[in-house]
Amino acid sequence: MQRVKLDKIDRRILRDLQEDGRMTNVELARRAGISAPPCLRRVRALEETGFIQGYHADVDAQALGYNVTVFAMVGLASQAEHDLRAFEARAANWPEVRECHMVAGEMDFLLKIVSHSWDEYQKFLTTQLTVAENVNHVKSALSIRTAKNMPGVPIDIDAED
Amino acid sequence: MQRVKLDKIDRRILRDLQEDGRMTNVELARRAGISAPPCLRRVRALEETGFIQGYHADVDAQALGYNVTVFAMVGLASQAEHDLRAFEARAANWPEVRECHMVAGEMDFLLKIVSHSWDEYQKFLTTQLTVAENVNHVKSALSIRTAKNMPGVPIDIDAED
DNA sequence: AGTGAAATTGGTCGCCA
DNA sequence: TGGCGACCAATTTCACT
Repeated sequence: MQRVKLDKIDRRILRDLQEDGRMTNVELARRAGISAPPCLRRVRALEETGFIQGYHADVDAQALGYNVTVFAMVGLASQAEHDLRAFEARAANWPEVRECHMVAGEMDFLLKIVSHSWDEYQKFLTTQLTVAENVNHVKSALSIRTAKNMPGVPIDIDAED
Repeated sequence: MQRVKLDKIDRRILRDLQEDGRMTNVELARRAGISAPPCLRRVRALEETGFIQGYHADVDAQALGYNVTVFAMVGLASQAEHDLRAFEARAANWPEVRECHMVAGEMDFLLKIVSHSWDEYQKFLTTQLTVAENVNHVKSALSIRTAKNMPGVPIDIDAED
């Protein structure tokens, strides 16, 4: 990743685009206090240096029938690097697994999984996850309701970094 | 939420916009196999009915100095609805808490928290989270590395629903 | 609800300060 | 770097089907 420092204008652009990814460049420029062309150049630079990794529509999961979100805490039998990578590769290929984090502590991986129903999740659990190679134990935490779900990170315009 | 059924074109639009939120309407229309105006009408309808809840730039957290992601599993002393809501309201006001899920099982809430460093997280933990009213115990799971992080849900173009 | 053309707006480039 | 003007592409509205 680039070690280039961002100025206040860059941070403002990042913050605004994180909040509204479809904001027009002219509006973005207006808020940043500069004109459109340099603003667009900054956005392109932020994209090319990887500060902005992409843009995504935030789709309502429930409206699409994904009523169930489960956090699965997975323990593996072997924590050798090769085996960890193998599990990560498997997780990457399961479409219902949206996030896969390797964590420190009692478990090895924390997965965020979406499903249409508890039954469908159980089926995934029993036919895919628990029977996968090297998987030792799985503890499922069903999300009853999501009180907060903010994408991205807090961006402070006035920062030293 | 609207109980309106989506056709294949709508699902295709949702899928494409979830993958690339800045795709132009003409490109979107081209992929969906219709012309631009009706495509735009569909997008607006999807936005107004809440299927699309917004658009966000995917900002690289590490590049912005957020090197630490922690999942905090929180147990409360009282699970009365009023007390649950009070905790959710508190979580909503902590900017470093990006997600707050009420879960079934041994713990009550699962929080996804971003921080610049482990020290900063510890400070948040000891001065904000553990001392908050009704909080009984907190177990922190530090994310060592993120193997997968896909926003949204899998969208199958050919579905009955 | 989709099409095609028209008008308005925004994105993008070259050049200059 | 940022700003200005020009051109091109995209968005958006309208009349028609």
